[in-house]
Amino acid sequence: MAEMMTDWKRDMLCAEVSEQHIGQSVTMMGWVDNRRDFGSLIFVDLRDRSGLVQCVFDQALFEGDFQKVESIRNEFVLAVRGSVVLRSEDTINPKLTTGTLEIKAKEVKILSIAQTTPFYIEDDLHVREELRLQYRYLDLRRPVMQKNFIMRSKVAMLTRQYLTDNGFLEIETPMLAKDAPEGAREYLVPSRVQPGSFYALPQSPQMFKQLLMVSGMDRYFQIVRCFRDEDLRADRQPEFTQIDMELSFVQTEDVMRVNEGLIRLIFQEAWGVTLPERFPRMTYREAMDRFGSDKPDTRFGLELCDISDIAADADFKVFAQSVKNGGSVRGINVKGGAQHIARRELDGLVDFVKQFGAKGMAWINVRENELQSPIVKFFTQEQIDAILKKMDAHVGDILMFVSDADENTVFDVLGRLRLELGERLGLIDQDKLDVLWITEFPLFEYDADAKRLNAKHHPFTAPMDEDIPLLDTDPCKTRAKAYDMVINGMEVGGGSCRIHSQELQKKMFGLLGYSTDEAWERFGFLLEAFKYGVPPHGGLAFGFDRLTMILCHSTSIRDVIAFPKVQSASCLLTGAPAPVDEKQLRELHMQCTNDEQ
RNA sequence: GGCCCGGUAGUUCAGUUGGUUUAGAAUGCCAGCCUGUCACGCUGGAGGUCGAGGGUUCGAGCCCCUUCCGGGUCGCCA
Repeated sequence: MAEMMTDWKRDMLCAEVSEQHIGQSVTMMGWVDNRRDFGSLIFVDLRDRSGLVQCVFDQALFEGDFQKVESIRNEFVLAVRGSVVLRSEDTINPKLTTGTLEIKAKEVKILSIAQTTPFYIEDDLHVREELRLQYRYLDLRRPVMQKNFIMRSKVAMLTRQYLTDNGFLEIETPMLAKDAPEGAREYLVPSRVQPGSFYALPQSPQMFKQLLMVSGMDRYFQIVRCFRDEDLRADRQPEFTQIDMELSFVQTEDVMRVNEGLIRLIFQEAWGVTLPERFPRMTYREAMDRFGSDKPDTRFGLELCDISDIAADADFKVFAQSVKNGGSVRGINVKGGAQHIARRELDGLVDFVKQFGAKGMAWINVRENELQSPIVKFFTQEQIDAILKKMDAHVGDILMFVSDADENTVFDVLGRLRLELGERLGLIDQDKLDVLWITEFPLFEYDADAKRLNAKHHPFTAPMDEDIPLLDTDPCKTRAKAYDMVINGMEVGGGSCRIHSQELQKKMFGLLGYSTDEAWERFGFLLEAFKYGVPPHGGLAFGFDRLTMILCHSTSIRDVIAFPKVQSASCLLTGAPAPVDEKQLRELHMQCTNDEQ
């Protein structure tokens, strides 16, 4: 039977007790982390989010029915009243921050009893994640999870503080929004009062924040939930949180500067790490050339090398054709790779690259007096020498090559191969923190299936001033005023300066293949707003969950979201999504589709 | 939608070419004893639709098929 707290008040959190409290009578409340029963002497470790403190129940000193103490089990919720005492030298527990002290209990209230939990509440947990998520409230009792959410809260607090100090207003935007069929699939919400019409849950508050700039709010931010109805990944959930912001009368530089300040503050306060005043920059082009990725992990080498010029003239048709058809041949020199990569593994890597669209992978094993390779016979000695020289190859190295008529395939494949090799060979220094900007993204990307241009970022992204003429001549070459922040190979944020000229926006829609009517249909309210005086503006959004993952050293986004969804986009704790009854459907003018299978 | 991995006491796992009584171990749980433990200890006990369904077989935790659930990943995610 649960007891009432009555007039008892908690004096402090468990791990807040310190030597200054010695001799005081205190009331502590929390969960039983563990108990050790010696008959007439019982130890109870009391836990809350601050940590543990040991309570001693000595039958000789306890003022009450000792049977109650004997009935205490793990995860009971207790209120313990007693005095803080110093432990004797030989009973100090160095593992606890409160290990020099203990509470000599005189009274106890069992505020709540608890069944045996399905798993232990401990950090070093080896239990199916399914079970953890089904009993998420127990999982969240684990100290490591509590630390994650303390971190998450801290980052949110720092963000609010910093952005507020820098002139930003926190403004909420609608969750029930108009659909914007660009980009990710959206969650739809049926309208009851307008049969057949739907709201969409926003993938981002993009258009609203631009409208706020038109409104003269000058600087806006929001820590905001966003929704995407796409398949889940280790770092992707259907609902996730962004630190979203937009600024008026700014250029790329200004947006970067503000956010360098924010990230600096966060890492300073969260980790005690001082990041540089300005973060390194790398253009998209350089990132692709060197790392084959627009979110390069620069903590290790294995950079890409372009040998198209040499391969173009070689007898090796695969390479020569790729170059002739507008693609390229590039390679990675795995320094000392022969020591770590057996022939069998090379074959495995060939399979690895094929799953990302490569037709194959060529390699050269540089041996003492020979080159072991299936392809060297197609090259002249001069060509081989040129390749070895360009790739700085020495004995013990393994060179790996990928070619394709589509240069993006070469980059993508080698970029992924590089990461795979970096991981397999243990080249990634886990203590390193590489924060950088990727800039000058292409404005468009070509959609080969639909045979049209897509906006790489979104259709309101401004082209770089000097590239505007390219819109008429060679739009694919146009670079955008877009920028991403990358930390240790993870894209944590991205943004752009927006188009504020109606003429330019019209041209943009034209290139994207929207007729004026279509553009008006989709984005009319924004275009209308832009007629009434729009400041030059730009912004950025951070993936709040991903940033928190990095700060918590977590590899799963689920470890930084309190109630995450599993791969099937369902919640194992609540059972969402679930069928609803017919009455609800009727009110929403929706048919029940039992026949569908 | 594709590929890969997993599902056996509450939990984590073992379970040999398909064949040994009642499917084991550790831990947790329950009971008893214990005044200095902090992975407390000692003694005893309970605890299993082997994810589900079907098939092969004299015999299935193990082999085959289907299916459900979870994880990773490709596609997808402007």
